[in-house]
Amino acid sequence: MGISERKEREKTEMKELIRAAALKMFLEDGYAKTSIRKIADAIEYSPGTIYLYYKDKDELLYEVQGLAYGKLLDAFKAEANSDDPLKRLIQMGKTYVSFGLENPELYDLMFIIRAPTNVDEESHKDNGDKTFQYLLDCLEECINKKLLRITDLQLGALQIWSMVHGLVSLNLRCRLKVMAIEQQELKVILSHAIENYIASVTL
Amino acid sequence: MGISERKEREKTEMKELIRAAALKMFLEDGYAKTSIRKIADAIEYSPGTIYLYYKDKDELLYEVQGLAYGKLLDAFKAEANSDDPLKRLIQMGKTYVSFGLENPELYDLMFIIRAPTNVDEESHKDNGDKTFQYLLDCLEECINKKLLRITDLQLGALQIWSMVHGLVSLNLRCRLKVMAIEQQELKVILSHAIENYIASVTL
DNA sequence: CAAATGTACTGAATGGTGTTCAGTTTTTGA
DNA sequence: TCAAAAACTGAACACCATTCAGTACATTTG
Repeated sequence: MGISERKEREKTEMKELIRAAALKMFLEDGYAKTSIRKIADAIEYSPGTIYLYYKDKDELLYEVQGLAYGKLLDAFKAEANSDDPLKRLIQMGKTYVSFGLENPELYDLMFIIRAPTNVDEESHKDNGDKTFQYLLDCLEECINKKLLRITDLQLGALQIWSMVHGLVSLNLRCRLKVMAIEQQELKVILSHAIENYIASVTL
Repeated sequence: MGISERKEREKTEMKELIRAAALKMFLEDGYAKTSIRKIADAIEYSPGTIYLYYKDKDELLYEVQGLAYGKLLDAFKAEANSDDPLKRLIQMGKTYVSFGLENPELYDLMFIIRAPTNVDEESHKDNGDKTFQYLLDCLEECINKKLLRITDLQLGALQIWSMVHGLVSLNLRCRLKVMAIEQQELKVILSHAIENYIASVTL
């Protein structure tokens, strides 16, 4: 029966249409400033229709988060691919920070926005896992080859991620005003911060 | 002329009444979920009245941010006061993280919430400066006494702050799900992360 | 003291938000 | 062709920050 297959296809096409519009608007204006009404306007459907395909605005957020984690993983694969795991680790740090500063609204909904409480647990977290795994693999290789002062994989990953997330999020939220950093120096200083940190944990 | 003085006093009392109600509700329910209407209800005035004392909700945020930075500074003075600057630095890190985890809504409005664009620049940032200075002083002493691998005060402060902010904010935003950390282990792991980090930059 | 001025406050109105659901339109299958 | 099912609509609900004409009270002036 071909009809139910077409129905299925149309359903996923509609979901895709909504997701694409949402992604575009989230990127341009941010999650908070993008309303369901505006998305509906953009795709020329009524607001109610969106709720036939997504339970609520949060579900749309998860959908886009998945895409975003994938984008970050792609960036890692493209820019952090040195054979030397130590170099790769530094590349990852710089890629992460650049990604955050160049895609502020995306970074926001990936890591800063309040994660809704009605978490579906098992769904949507696949891409995030894969991206995190890329860090774990790199770090594990560094540890195995005894290149770092770090011995615990979990603890090391937590430290590295916290450092780069801290750098990006304090910047995006303008909390470094207190340090009076010139905007043009910013990327240089952040680069130094990452290199400096990795250097200090290198044996 | 005593009347204008009384007027003045009444005005500051009213501002204080509003600020106190706002602080209480921000702490309990968070900034986003606290509406001007609810604050007005709590102090038994109409919503419009609040706008006679504060330009908008953002100004109320700045007011409470100032208080919060003061609270953090107090915590530093109480818990991070060792004569050994290195010990003091570790104490500061732990105090910062505890403060964040124990006062999630407060931490949120201090460091995570989107800082409104219409920043008044010169006002309200005093308390933040003082608190940051406490870190700078400690770190400078460490550098002067050649206790650390860190040589640049700015860069070092940026690194340390980013690390602890990263730890706290990833936790508050539930982004460490991917690491599957048990809730009871959390504080221990965070403690280790801080000690580990400071140890790795210690000469 | 009475009238005029000034100040404090109100609360309805404006234009937004996410979400729901009765009702309409379109598509399907017999 | 026609009833049932599916898709879609848009007004309605309960919120939100903010504004402002109008009211009530306090103070100053004649």
